[in-house]
Amino acid sequence: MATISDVAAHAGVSTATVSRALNGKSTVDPELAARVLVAAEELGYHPNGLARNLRRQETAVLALIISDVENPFFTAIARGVEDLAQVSGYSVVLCNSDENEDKERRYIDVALQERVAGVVLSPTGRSTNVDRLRRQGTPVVAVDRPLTGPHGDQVLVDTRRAARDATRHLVAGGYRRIACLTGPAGVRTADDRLAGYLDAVGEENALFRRAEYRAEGARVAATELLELPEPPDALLVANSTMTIGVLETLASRGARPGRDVGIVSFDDAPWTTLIDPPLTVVAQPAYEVGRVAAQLLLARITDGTRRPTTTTLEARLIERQSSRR
Amino acid sequence: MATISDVAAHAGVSTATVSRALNGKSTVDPELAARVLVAAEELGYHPNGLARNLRRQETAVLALIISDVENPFFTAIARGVEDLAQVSGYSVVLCNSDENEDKERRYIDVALQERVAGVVLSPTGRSTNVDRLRRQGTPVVAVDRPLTGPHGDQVLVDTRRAARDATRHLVAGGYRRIACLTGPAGVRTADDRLAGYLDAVGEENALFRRAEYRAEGARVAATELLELPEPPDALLVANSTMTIGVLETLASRGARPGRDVGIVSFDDAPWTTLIDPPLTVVAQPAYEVGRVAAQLLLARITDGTRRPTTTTLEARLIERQSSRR
DNA sequence: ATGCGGACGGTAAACGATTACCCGGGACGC
DNA sequence: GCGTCCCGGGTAATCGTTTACCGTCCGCAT
Repeated sequence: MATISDVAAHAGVSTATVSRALNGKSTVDPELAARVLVAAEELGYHPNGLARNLRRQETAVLALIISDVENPFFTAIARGVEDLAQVSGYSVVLCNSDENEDKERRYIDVALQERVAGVVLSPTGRSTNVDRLRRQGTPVVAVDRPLTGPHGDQVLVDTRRAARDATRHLVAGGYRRIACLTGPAGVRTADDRLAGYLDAVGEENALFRRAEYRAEGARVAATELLELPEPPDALLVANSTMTIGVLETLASRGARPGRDVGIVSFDDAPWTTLIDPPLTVVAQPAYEVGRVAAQLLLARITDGTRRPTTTTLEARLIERQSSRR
Repeated sequence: MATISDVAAHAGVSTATVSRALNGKSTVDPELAARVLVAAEELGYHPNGLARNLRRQETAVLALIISDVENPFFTAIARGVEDLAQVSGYSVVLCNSDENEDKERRYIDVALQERVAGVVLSPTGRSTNVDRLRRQGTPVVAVDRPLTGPHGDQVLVDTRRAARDATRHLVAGGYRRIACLTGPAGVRTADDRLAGYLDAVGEENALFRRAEYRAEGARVAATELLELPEPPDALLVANSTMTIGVLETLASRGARPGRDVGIVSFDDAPWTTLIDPPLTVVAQPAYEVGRVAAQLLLARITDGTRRPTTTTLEARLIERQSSRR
């Protein structure tokens, strides 16, 4: 593995000159620079990023820690972060915490140890601890879910309001007994969506179940609800992965979405228009969340003194047929 | 940002002892070790991974470069790689090359510069160049698509055979004019699936279109096919993202999958059972591909002299209703 | 009492880059 | 002709670890 001194020796100059020639920092005699370039080329020299970053005390890498790689919502965020980071010369490495606090902690450690320039994070849990990052001065932006504790930049979606509007939409559609299927307690988006639902139906009419943000959990919860003596005639489902479980359950019981059980689901997954009837959804601006988060992060990297901001983006209800009889 | 010498000073020992105590390499007086531990704790010390890796000449990080984060096939691979890597103490960072050779090259550079321990890669293009990695001795495992050029470990799926079987299944189902919708020329999986299709129908009956592995491209291509004077009565579609475009096109023209146009799609995406009729698919063992790739990579990291292997996994045709009239 | 071996822990040399500092020489002004 | 300035480029310090090497001390055997 060729090092800078190999190149220096090969070109007959000092390592300092090689570094200068390759980074174009200070002016170097064109003839020398050319020699360096061919020497580097010939040896297949690639600067050692570890050594470089150690010396420079900085890296051009952002870490993006998301809670589920298989959820289109998060991959859309990833794309947003990445697109914006690219143009500023940053690379993004994606870490999948899988809604698991252990994995999340491990990845925060990796980010810390590798001294990444900044972290975008969708906190999985109640107790996500970014103090270690903060203390080291690594900028952090939370997406989708807020961080507990003081401040820091955040990019959220007004999901409570979206849930309320979606529920009211079901009410307006003539559904009388609306239930809510949401994520685990303590996960902010799950709680907010439930709260929005409660805003709309009132505590006294509340009928809801919690489950993991997964198809499997949703299947169980949906079955439970539908086997109640007075089963719901409509469902507000808190994410598209869960909706898959719900729709499967409905199908297996011969219940038709819309006609028999009204459905509104969070997240406008690509397949939602393909099913029959097409799904009414709450579309979240995931890509935009990613872009804004990256913007904030880069801004904070260059100016650590900015005061923390919270950006809240609006979700949009897309009415299709699953919320109509 | 506390360093090892801060800890050493604080604990009243040398840096060597701190290092030894923290890594548990050599035996250290328990009393000293305890002092070190509390000192580290008090100062919030996190070892600088850059410096450590620079010195150790190794990192416990694998890079996974995939061609599309939004494609469930690749995210399933990611999960497989990650699950296996975790248990061996490796972290995985995911890079999204987005079917774009420039981005891919950039991420290969990052992997090279950061001196990751190994790379799992689904080559986007004809001209993906991993020589630079090879030359530096970084192990590489190709997944899904082979690398051109000599050897290296590979984990592939027997996708040609799967395409042939799927096409024959359509023939057996009574479809007479079967078309194939595949990816860009030069992308091996696209070419293989086309070849498998041709194996089954024969060159003389060939009817196919190529498009990007995206919904949009598939829409255009599907429209083209359906507007032919003698339109196909069945379609073999080379990936699930394209299938979304195809199904949308069908719906907009009022054609029913199965009855009017038989469909078999590659990739068993979670939503394929939800649509009406449920989709007949070629299920690829994506998670398994990821696991095997990680295994191979780790094996090669510990023993660089193993001879390169190619593992070919079988895909499985899941017959549902979209391939029946 | 002396010698020897082993265990522990400190000193300092790496790892591979960047960069502060310094030195030599040419240009220019007086 | 001499002093000054500037510019290009080399020397060596530095980033924060790990680890080879060595010295010290203690215990035990002769």
